[in-house]
Amino acid sequence: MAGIRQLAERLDISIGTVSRALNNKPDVKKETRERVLKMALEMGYRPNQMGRALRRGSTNTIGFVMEIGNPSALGGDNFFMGLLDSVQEVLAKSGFDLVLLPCRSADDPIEFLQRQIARGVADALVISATRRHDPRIELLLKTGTPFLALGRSETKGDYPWIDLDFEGVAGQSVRRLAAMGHNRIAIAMPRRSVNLAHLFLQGYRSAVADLGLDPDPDLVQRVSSSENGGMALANRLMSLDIPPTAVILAHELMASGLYDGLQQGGLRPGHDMSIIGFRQNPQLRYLRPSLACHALSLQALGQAVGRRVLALVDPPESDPPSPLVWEMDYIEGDSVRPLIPVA
Amino acid sequence: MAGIRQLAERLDISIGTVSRALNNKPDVKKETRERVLKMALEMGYRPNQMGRALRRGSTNTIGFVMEIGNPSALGGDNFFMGLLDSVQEVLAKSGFDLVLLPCRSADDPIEFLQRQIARGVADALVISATRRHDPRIELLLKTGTPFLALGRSETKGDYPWIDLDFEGVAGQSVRRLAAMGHNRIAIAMPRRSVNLAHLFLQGYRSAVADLGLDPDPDLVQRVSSSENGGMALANRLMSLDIPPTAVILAHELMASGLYDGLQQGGLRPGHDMSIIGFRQNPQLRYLRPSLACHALSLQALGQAVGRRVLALVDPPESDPPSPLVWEMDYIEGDSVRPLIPVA
DNA sequence: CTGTTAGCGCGTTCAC
DNA sequence: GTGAACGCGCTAACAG
Repeated sequence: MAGIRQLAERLDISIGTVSRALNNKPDVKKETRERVLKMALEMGYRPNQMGRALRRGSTNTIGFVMEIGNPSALGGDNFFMGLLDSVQEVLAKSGFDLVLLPCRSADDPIEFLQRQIARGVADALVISATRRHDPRIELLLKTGTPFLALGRSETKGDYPWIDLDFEGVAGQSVRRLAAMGHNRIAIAMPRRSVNLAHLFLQGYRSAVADLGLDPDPDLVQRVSSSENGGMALANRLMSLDIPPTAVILAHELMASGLYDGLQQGGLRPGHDMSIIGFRQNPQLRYLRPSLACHALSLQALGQAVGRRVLALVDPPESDPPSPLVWEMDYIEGDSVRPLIPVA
Repeated sequence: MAGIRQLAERLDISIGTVSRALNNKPDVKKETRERVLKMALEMGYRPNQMGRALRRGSTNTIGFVMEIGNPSALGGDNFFMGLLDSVQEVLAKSGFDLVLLPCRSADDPIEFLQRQIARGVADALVISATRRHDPRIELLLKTGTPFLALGRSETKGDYPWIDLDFEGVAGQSVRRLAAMGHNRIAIAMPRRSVNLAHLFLQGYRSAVADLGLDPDPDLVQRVSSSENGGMALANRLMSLDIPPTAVILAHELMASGLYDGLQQGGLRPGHDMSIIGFRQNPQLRYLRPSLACHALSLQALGQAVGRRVLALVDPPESDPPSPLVWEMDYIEGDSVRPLIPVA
């Protein structure tokens, strides 16, 4: 684990030349470069990234801010794990490293971000779980930190984002269920400050209004994105004067709790209540009846995230960081049935 | 987002004095210190960690190396998420930050570690998923990088580790099932290079031998730690000439796949085959019949991890980094039944 | 082509 | 009690 100085001393040339040789600068004799590279390998030279970063002002690292300790993470949501794999793959190809910056839900996200920015640990950040109004975005814009938002926000400004098509999924789900005769369609999502909940609700409301379905506000339920939340949802829906005949979930992890809750209340998922989940999740593969949901290639999405965040720091190679709504494909499942069976 | 220089200029004192005031050095007039601290707050001063790290040789950061892209992570294992929450809590109290260093299973772990060490991103590392023979440990020992291994290894050397009691869990599970009349007890775990599999098997073999149970090698199955692995396991066990009447899992995520696989084969989990899972996992809370398993406080374990890794970099406050085997408590479940029902 | 020099931002030592 | 100067490891600008 030698430094550039030892390398130079050992080769008896100046450290400047060594630096240029290692960094593929043009003005170095081929023979010298080879000598340096050979010796570097031999001595196990690793450039000290602190010194390099201090000098160059960049770290070749992307930071991914991740909330931990929230119900869906603890419940085993594999969304980020699947995503990060291909994000990292893309970054690695450009010589960038990925670090995850775990932010406890108990911590102040602003204080946390400020620390990370100051730390200079990353050239650009990816933030997720955007809020409808998100102070983090204001901070990042103000400090000029390059970032990509994984999720939209109503916070104004010129910044790139990628988000799933929550509105589309909610709207299409309503239409699909309505076409099968459902009139009282419920919807379940997390608390309103999370922007995805807002978008999901918009898509739902808009479709419900268009189709003239029952707009009963009791059909809109706020529960946590977890198995527990699904259980709570089951109980709330069953306790309504007129329970809905279908429900759309903003997070698929609610499904297993919902199934069990319904069954404990004597209702059969799919038969007595149609259910459409959000994302197709391998973890729910064996759920019966199979959950209707929406497919999404985490790999493709991860690559898009990687490319866009690279565009923020690398020469923006004609890849304009424009907003991107990620479409999802409906996957049929036995959890959805027509309201009146057509024999 | 000002640096120390701007602070000094604004206060019209030297950089050195500002630095001393901020770092609580003795040789500074109380009044001056207060002025500095006040201004620092006002200007939103954040020390540049690159410069600081370069100068001090330490970063006040702990790196947690995490494998991503493996089946259990993608399957939604929440083990690390739950753990990290309290690790970070402990670190934060000592002013340390936590960064996660995701290592793709496709990447070379050694090359990856070398990069991270050189990067100087962390004062100490936590590595997990230790192998029976683990070259990473050799590298870390050789380079003198402080680290904590989350998991034992047979790789020799003087280093601290914390590990779950795989041997104990496997052995106790065998004894428990044997006491209920089971004689052919199967065991399922990941590939042998992962050390936990080795330990698990040792505990199993030792108990099987002690009790004079059927030592049929077909009862030892290697499958991935995922729902899929559980499904594969079900098929393999059912295809044996004499299927076992009980099975012990090295990873609880196998359980749901196993349940479904058995049911598809006409067997009832619990009735026709007793099942003991590994860790109590909230994600499996609603599994029926309820899974017998072993409880573990992720919070307590996380705190232990945090304290021990801090002891590597902070003044070791009488907390000797001795090896630690983390005990787990058996939780009864309906997935375990006596072989011959006693009416 | 190569050596020399000047910082990047900070903490620290040594004068004053 | 404070300021000035030095150096952590590295890259970039300039001189030779």
